[in-house]
Amino acid sequence: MGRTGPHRDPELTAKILASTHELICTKGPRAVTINEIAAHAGVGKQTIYRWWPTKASVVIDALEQQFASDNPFPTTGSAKDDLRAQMRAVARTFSSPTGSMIRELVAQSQGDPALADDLRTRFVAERRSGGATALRAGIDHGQIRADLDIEIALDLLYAPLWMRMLLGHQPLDEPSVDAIVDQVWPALAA
Amino acid sequence: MGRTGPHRDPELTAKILASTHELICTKGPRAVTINEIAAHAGVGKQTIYRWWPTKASVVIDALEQQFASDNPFPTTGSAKDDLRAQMRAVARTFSSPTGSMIRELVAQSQGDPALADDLRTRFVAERRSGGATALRAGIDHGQIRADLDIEIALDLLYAPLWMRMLLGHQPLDEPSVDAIVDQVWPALAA
Amino acid sequence: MGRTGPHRDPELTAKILASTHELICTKGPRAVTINEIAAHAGVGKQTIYRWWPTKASVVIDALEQQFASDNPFPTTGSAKDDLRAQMRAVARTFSSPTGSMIRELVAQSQGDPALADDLRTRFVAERRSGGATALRAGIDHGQIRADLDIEIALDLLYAPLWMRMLLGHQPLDEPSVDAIVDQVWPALAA
Amino acid sequence: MGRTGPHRDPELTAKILASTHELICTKGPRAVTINEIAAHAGVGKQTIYRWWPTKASVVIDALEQQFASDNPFPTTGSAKDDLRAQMRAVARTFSSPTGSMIRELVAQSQGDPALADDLRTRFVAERRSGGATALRAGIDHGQIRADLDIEIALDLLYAPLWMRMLLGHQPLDEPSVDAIVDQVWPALAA
DNA sequence: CGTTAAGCGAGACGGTACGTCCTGTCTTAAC
DNA sequence: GTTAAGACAGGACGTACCGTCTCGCTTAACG
Repeated sequence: MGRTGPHRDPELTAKILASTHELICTKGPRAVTINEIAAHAGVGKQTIYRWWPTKASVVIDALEQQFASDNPFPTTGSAKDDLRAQMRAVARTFSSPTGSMIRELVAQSQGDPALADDLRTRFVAERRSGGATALRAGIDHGQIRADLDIEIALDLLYAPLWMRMLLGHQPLDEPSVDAIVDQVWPALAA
Repeated sequence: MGRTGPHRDPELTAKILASTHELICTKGPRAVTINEIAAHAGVGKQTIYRWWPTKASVVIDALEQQFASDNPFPTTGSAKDDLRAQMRAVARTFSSPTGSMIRELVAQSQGDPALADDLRTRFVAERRSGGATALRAGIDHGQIRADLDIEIALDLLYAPLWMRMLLGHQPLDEPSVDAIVDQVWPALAA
Repeated sequence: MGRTGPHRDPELTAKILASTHELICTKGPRAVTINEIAAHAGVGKQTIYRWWPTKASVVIDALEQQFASDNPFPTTGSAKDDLRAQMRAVARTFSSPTGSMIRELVAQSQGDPALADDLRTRFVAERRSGGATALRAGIDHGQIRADLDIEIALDLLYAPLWMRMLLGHQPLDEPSVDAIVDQVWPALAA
Repeated sequence: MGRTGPHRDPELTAKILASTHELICTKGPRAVTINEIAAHAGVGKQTIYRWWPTKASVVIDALEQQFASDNPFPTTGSAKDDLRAQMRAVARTFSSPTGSMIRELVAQSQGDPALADDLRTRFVAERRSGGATALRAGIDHGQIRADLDIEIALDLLYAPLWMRMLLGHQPLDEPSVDAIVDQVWPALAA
C-alpha cells in the first residue's frame, strides 16, 4: 500500500518557517496571521494546515529551527562562569527577534494546553537540561552545595530572565544578568 | 468651566467589572467576548467602549479590583515569614481563576505595548512595592543584608511563581513556595 | 404627528429648523443625524425630542418653513400659462437644496406610515390644491374640458416632476417642463 | 492566465437573493438586516459582502430577479391596449410585496448616487425600454402621433404609478390605471 | 510510459468577534 | 425650571481572521 504522488516538499517547509520568522520579527507577534504567512511564503493556506494543526505549531517549529543554532552550552570547569555565560546567551536571545517568537508562543500557550505541553517538552525542558547538567557538575566539583534542589535553582536563575522578557519590568542586558548571578550565588555555593 | 451633563456611572463600572470577572472564571478567559460581558452586565456595548479602549483593559481593571481584596501584606516582624506568607498568597491567587485572568493579560500584552505598560504600572509594580517594603524592613531590622539589590531580590522571589503560572513546568503549591524561600534565603540573609 | 402644542422658545425652533436645512443642503440628506443637528444648533438633543417625535418630523417642519416663501401660485387668466409657471417653480425647487429635503422625506416615509401621512397632508395636498384651483378656473373659462378628472390631471402634470427628482432618469429644467406641458395639453384642453 | 481556485457559487447567489426577497416580503423592507439575510440563507456575512458592496445592491439584484419573471410585454396590435395591459401589470407589482422592495430602493437611492445609478440603469431603464417599443410600434401603425416625445410620453404614463406607489396620495388599482390611460390618450393619439 | 493519487496555489466558504455608529430615552449640573 | 451636554440600552453595520473546502494544475511513484 505504498502511496503514490508527491510527498511533503522540504523546500516549502523551509519557506513557510522562514516567512513565519521574518514576519514575526518584522511586524510583531500579534499582527501576524496565517493568511499573511501563506501569502508571504507564496503558498496556499491549505499547505500550512496540511502539515501543522495550528498557527502556534508553525511558530514553535520556526522557533526550534532558529534556536538550534544558538547556545552551545559552555564548559570551562567553573560552574558559575558556565552558568553566567549560558544565561547571557539566553538573555541575548530573549532580547532578539527570536524572543518575540518565544513571547508569542507563551502567549498562545495560555489557554491551549496542547501547545503549552509542546512548549514545555520541546523548548523549556531542553534549555533546563543544560543548566541542570552544569549544576550537577558544580556539585561534583564541590563548587555548589550538595543538598541543592536543582529545579528550584534553575528557577532562581532563569525565571527572572523569563519574567523580564514577558513583563519588561526590568532590563535584560548583560550587566543585569551578571548582577542576578552574583546576588543569587550565595544560595547555590557550597 | 466645569462639565455639565451626566458623568460616568460608578454602579455600571462595578457591574461591568463584576460580570467580566464572573464570566472569565466561568468560561475561561479566552471564551469571553465583549458582547457577552455587555449582555451579562445588562449594558450596551458602547458603554464599555466609552470607558475602556479594548477588552484587555476591562480585564485588567477587573483583575485589579479582584486582587485588591486579597493579599494585605502581613507584618509580623520576621521578614522571612512575611515574605513567605505573601508568596503563599500570590501562589494561591496564581492558581485560582483570577490567575487565569492574569495569564490572559500577560498573553495579550505580548505585542500590545500599551497594555503591557498598563499591566506593569497598575498591577506588577503594585505587587512589587509590597515586597520591596518588606525587604527594606528586613534590612532595617538586620535580618537581610544591607547591600541587597531589591529589584533583583524581588525577581528571585516572585519570578519563579510567575514562570510556574505561565509555563506550568513546576508545581505552584504551598510546599513549593516554602522550598523556594528556604533555598533562596542564604542569598538574602544578613 | 409634528408639533404638539406651542413651542416655548420660538427662537430655538428657528435655530433647529435652520440648522436642519443647512446641514441637509451641505452634507446631503443621508449624512445628517440628530446629534449633528443638535450640535450645530447649539441645542441639547432632548430639546429636539421634546417637540418632535422623530428626525423626519423635524425635516418636514424645516421643509414647510422653507417652502412657504416660494411658489405663490400665479393667476394670469390663462390656465396653461399659470400651470406652466407653477410647474417651472416646482421644478426649480425640486432641483434646489430644498429638493434634497423633500427627497429625504419621501425616503423616510417609505416604511413610516405616520410620516407618509404627514407628508401627504401637509405638503403634497397643499401643492395640489393650488393646481386643482387653476384647473377648475380653466374649466370655468372654457380653456379646459369639463369632464376632466382633476386628480388624474394633476398626476399627469406633476408626477413626471416628482419622478425625475426621485429617480433622475430625465432632466428637470425649464425646457423639459415646457415640453411636458405642451405634450400633455391635448389631453386637458377643451 | 486563467484563474484557478473556486469561483462565485451561483447556487449561493440564488439562495441569498431568494432569502432577501422572502424576508423583505415577510417582515417589510426596513426590518431586514444583512445578518438576517445571511442567517436565513445559511451563509456567512462575508459571502454577501464579497459580492455586493451594500445591502441595497443585494436588494436591487433580488428585485431584478423577481421582476424579470413578470411583465412580458404584450403585443396585440393595439398600442393603447398593450400599454394599458402593461401598466396594469406594473400597478399590480407596485402594490405587491415586490413594490415594497422598489420603494425601499428608491428610498435608499436618495443620497446614494451609486445606488441611484444602479437603479436607473438596471431597473428603470429596463422597464421603460418596453414601453418605448410599444409607443414606437403605435407610431408605425398610425395609432400614435408621429411627433411624440417618447421619454415624456413614458413619464406621462408611468410617473403617476410611481408617484402613487411612493406617496400613496391616490389609489393604484386597475380602474385607476384605466382612467389614467383614457385621460392621457388624447395627448398621444394620432 | 501511462495512470493515478497526492501535493500544490488560489481563494471562496460558514462562522465568530470586533469596534463604530446612530437612535431615542434618561440623567446631571449650570444658568 | 429650563437648558446644554452627554451617558445610557440596544442593535445594525462592515471588517478581519479563522480553519475548512473546492477548483484545476502539476508531479512522482506504481504498474
